[in-house]
Amino acid sequence: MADLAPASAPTGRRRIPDAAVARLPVYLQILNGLIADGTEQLSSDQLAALAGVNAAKVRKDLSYLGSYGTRGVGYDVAYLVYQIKRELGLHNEWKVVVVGAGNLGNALANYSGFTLRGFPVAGIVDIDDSKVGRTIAGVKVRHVEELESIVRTEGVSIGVIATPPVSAQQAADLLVKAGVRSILNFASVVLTVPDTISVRSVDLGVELQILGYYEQLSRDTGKDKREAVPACR
Amino acid sequence: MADLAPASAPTGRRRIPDAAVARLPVYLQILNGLIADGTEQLSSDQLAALAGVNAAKVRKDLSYLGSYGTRGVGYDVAYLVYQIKRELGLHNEWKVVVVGAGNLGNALANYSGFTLRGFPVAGIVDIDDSKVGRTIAGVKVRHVEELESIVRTEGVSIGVIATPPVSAQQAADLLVKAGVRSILNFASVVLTVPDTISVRSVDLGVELQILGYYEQLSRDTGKDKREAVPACR
DNA sequence: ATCTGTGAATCAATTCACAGCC
DNA sequence: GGCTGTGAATTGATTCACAGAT
Repeated sequence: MADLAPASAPTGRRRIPDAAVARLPVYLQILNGLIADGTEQLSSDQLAALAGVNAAKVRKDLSYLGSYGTRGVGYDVAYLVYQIKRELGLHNEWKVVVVGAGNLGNALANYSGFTLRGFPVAGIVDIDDSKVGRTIAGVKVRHVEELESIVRTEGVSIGVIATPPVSAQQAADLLVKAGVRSILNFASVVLTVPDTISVRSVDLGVELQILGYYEQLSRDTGKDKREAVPACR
Repeated sequence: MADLAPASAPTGRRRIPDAAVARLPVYLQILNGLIADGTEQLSSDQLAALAGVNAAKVRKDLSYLGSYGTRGVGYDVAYLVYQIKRELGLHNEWKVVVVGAGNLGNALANYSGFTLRGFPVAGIVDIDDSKVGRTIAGVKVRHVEELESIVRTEGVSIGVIATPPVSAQQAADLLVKAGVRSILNFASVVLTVPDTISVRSVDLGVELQILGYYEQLSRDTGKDKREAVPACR
């Protein structure tokens, strides 16, 4: 449990707090939009307003990347984008494979945000023969038996589970056997995987329940919600 | 900004820490599964193992609901389910309306986890006439102009945004005008809404980026990932 | 004068550890 | 003996506030 490589890890990589890591992609998204608009400089105040957080947090978060701002001026947008991408590892491409070609699998494969952000969909698999052979977003649906070969030949590192809950653990087992290193799980189930695999679960129903709680809270207390709901990390 | 109703809010409602609120639906999900299996009692250790967290956290979280366990024995599953549902406000039904009948809107409307968890889809709207009139998961797609009338007549309290990013702010404005109280946003955009509305944003691409970061981290440091990735709140 | 970068202070969440009950 | 409930201790995240750079 204790950190066995305290001061300087092998590559000298700083350890960025989890909460900050979760915000960096949001800043990145905003900065990419600004580049499209032609904005070249911005201050922590401006970025904070766009991201809906406070300026001190922005400065602290960005300081984990190094000191890339200019005092009295602000940050260079393009350079900041470069640094955030570097830190998040977005200068490599991480290929993903989607397991489950149902409604959700369909939506995910079509979702341009994956490819656009450097996570190309290298394959889609399903266990249902009637779905195999179709093309979704330019990718052929293949049988789940081919999962391992897809992962190996394409060098896929992330598996996305878009199956019904009952099949999710099976899908996870297959992904692990196939050799992926991380799993993004959209089934409403807690998965059991080896310690060497990282899992991140997003449960769309849970998000609604959380929202419902704060809705009820504000009704019961008669209070407004400003700043009340954690806007999801 | 300071909390103006410190000790006892109007209804005597305790304020549960955000982090705990986010975990309650996960416990609930697991407990519902146990009921189906016929399990009637369980300890904090067991629930902790199933949820992938530690037992002290489970006990602390559940203690916010009141003292409903039995020392030396554990918790009664059915009663715990009842208490969590009460706390989360799941004894009322919260109707939702989905804006955007594209791939994602389709998947969300079909996603049984919404209805199953007490969030029935009262309507789906789209701005594209070619999609209006279709039926998705038993609900007719209607034109976005009818949004307000749907919200009023059905008593919808939550709007789900499943549009492309460019249309998301417009969708949010329409939802606010129509009178929803909360918004669940799946477009990769930061929304601007009045303080009286709560928003929770889920960006599917961002989830991958975060996963990618920890993947890179573990490669660079050569360390394993046990406990390394925050499993999404 | 403006805006960053960061220690110090504050606030929140987690974990420990044990008294109290079954 | 086993398990909950909870203060106390700890760890982590956020915010403050200001020195330092341009």
